[in-house]
Amino acid sequence: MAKRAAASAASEQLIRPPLQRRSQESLERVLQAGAEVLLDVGYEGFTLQEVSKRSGVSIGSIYARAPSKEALILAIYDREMAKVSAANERLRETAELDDLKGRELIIALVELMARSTLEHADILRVFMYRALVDEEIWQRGSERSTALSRAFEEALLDHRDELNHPDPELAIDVAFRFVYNTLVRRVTHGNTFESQRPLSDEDLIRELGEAAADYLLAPELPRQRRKPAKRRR
Amino acid sequence: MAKRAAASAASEQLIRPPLQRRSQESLERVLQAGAEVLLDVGYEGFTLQEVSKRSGVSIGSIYARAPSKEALILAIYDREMAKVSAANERLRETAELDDLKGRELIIALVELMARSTLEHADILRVFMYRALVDEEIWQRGSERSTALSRAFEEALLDHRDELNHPDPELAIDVAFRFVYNTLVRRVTHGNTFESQRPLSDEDLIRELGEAAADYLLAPELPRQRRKPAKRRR
Amino acid sequence: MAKRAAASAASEQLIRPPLQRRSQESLERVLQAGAEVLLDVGYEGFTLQEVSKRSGVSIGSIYARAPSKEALILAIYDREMAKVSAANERLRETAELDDLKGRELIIALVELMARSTLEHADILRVFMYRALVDEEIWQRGSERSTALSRAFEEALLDHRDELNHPDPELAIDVAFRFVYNTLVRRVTHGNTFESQRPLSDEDLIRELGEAAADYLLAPELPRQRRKPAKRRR
Amino acid sequence: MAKRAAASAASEQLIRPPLQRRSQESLERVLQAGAEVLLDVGYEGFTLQEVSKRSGVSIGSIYARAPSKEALILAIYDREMAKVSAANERLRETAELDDLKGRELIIALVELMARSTLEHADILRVFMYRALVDEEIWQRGSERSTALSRAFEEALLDHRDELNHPDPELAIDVAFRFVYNTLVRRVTHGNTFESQRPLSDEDLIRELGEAAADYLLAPELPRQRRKPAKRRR
DNA sequence: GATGAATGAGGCTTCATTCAT
DNA sequence: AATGAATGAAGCCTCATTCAT
Repeated sequence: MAKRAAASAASEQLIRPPLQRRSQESLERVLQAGAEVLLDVGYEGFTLQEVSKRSGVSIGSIYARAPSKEALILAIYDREMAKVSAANERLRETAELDDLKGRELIIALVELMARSTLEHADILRVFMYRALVDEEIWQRGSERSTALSRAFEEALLDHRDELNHPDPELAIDVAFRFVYNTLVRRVTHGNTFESQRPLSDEDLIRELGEAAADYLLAPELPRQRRKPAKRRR
Repeated sequence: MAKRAAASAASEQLIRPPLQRRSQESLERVLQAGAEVLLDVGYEGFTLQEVSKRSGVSIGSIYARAPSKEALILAIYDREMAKVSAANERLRETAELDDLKGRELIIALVELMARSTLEHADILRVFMYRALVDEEIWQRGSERSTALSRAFEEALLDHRDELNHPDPELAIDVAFRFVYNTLVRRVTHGNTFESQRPLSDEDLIRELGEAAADYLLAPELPRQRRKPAKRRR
Repeated sequence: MAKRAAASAASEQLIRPPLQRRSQESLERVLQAGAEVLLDVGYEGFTLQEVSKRSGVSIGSIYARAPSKEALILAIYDREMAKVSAANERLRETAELDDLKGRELIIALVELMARSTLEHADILRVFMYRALVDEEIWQRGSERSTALSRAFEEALLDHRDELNHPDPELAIDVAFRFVYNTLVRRVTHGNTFESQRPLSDEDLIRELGEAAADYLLAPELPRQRRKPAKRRR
Repeated sequence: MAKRAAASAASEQLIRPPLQRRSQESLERVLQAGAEVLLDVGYEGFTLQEVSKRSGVSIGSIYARAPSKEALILAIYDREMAKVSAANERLRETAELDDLKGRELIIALVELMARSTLEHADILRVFMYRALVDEEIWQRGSERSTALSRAFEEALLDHRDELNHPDPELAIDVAFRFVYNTLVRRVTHGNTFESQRPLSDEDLIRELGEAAADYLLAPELPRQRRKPAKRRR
């Protein structure tokens, strides 16, 4: 909710808000067509000519709303991510996490992360690519991921006593990272980039959950297995 | 080895081999300067004009060797990755993996992967970005990763009986993926993209090793925890 | 007076006269805002979008009054110059020139010219720039200057017998020109363009008056100093 | 000479120097065509398309030499002004000013200024227009004018004792200004802008000389005519 | 009558590739 | 073989003017 409001506020700085309905609609067409162009030909093929052609809105009109190509892309980003956020919101609401404990909770959390990520893989892929080069999108993407990591951490810290790791916060962070990174790499690189072994979404999600659970819930080992992490850097 | 030969063969199709020593040297200068350009300004700023200026070799001469910008970048890729491979080779040779078993082996393998990846983060980052859009580089990168995954798998399959997972090949694959993906995301996205919690390389490497070990070595659970994965997709 | 009527007549061809009071007022706002835009960002930055934004009057409404940007600028010109003319009128009325003779009169005339010019430097600067490229404004500016030159000449021809120059009309014309040109260059180029020596308005005005007087009143030289000008070109 | 060297040095920062003769020649054609475009259609009509068409050099090639349209115009400026400077140099060398004194010297100086200015009116007009808006050209123009004012002052300060003005430096400065300003306005505005009375170059030059002489050499007036200027602002 | 959305020609600039020397 | 000059398509952006509401 706070997220959507923030995105919307940012959006309003990017886009001069249209005053007439006609303009409202053409802005909508531009953002929609822009998203389609990104999906079809990727960021490299995203030109204003193409957006203009597909949306049926002249370049001048696009510029009447967005001050630059950059801003237009950000507006598309905000719009698409708002959709993703809304979908995730619904997902989260339907998830029954409250009663779960330990292993089941972890597995459910991983499943939730996976669903909400993989479901929107197509559009995420485009912006994940763009983020590597565009400071603004990097920032927005980072905020989204960070928010997710905080949610993950909070859900698990309620069950802190079940975690045997000597530094539970560290372990939760690492678990989040390896789950999250595996999921987003799947978004950007698909099934078979780093391994030729086919691996279905279902298998991956389940095993990731198991791995996170195994790691977080592993019984303390007798010998100095896990010396408390000495912080560095 | 097979890989390097392949790359080299491909390279020879990319680059018309220089006949004179002088040519040899100027080709070297071009590839070196090209790599520096990629490191300094990234792929977006990589222009032949810039490479020509930095290398002191004329554009015409560059085209006498490489039929296109694309081919030049591939040649730079091959050259840089050959350096990386050589370094990794040395790394692997100095690693004493033979005597290790179970947990210790897994941890050592993860450490080895991490060292060989993070050490060359700068140049890897450039090509990992480019791979998302360049079919050839994607292919080469995928082959390298796949080779790594096979090496990982083979090393662990020797210890198959220590793995309690009902589908050890699957588990090894998943473990490889989450370790590998976490490492390469660190290369491309650094420390703090998906979590604000600082995490040193050392902590990450150690905990990733532990996580992989916990997952792969986890005792079989009594009930139907892990039904053999039904393949899909 | 004839001039103002002419300008006004021209103006009425430029601008479709508003019928309702509301229109009257919004036209006023447009002309005012237009003048401010010219002062703030100069002719280069003068766009109808900007005028519309500042005046709060829509572009469509602006075009309902002025057939083109060109015409709008002329209308702004006429309005601003009417203000300048009115101010100059008042200035002239308060000046007591009737009793003055010779040197004192010349000095007073120069002072009058200077005051009426430098006082409105900001707006004059804009239109003097524009006149170089816009035929209509050139014409209007020329008419204003010419009227001034005639007034100057008439005032001095009443004292023709004090002028020792063999061709008094010529001398008056030249004196007017060098005074006028120096003043308008000060408007367009300020204090230090052609000389780094600081020179206050007061000093300049006084010295220009002295120079004009010295020139116009200089005693006839014995020898062939001033052969009657042979017209050429 | 110093001037030309300076202009040339500046030019070399504006223009990437061509290495081959072919390129040398096409650069020459570009600068020449650019100057002609400026003369024919003025700064407003100066587009790279037009320069490219007239010079027969592609736009890309123009950009191979000049980093921007702005820089190209400056290079044209430097080239044209170098011509003007060279011409002025020759003019000055042929002028026999050494033996002249008082009135004759002043008249000769004015004549020299006038010749060197009016002779190049066409090209000066273009850049004087542009200077009003282009900081770099303003600067260069100001330096040229200032150098002229210093030369004028120095020539006259050698005859300081003939000047009866209580503040000879001030008087020389004012005289320079009104002469210079009248001449440059003639360049930019021609014969009849501020007065309908036709006035030939010859008449103007002669009378300006007389006026300057009358002003600078005017006998001290008995009464407090010329109180030493109180500086202000 | 008023509003402001829509248009699109035209300007500047970049850069992979070709070609004359 | 080597050099670097030349090309021109294609991209972004502006803004006077027209037109639907």
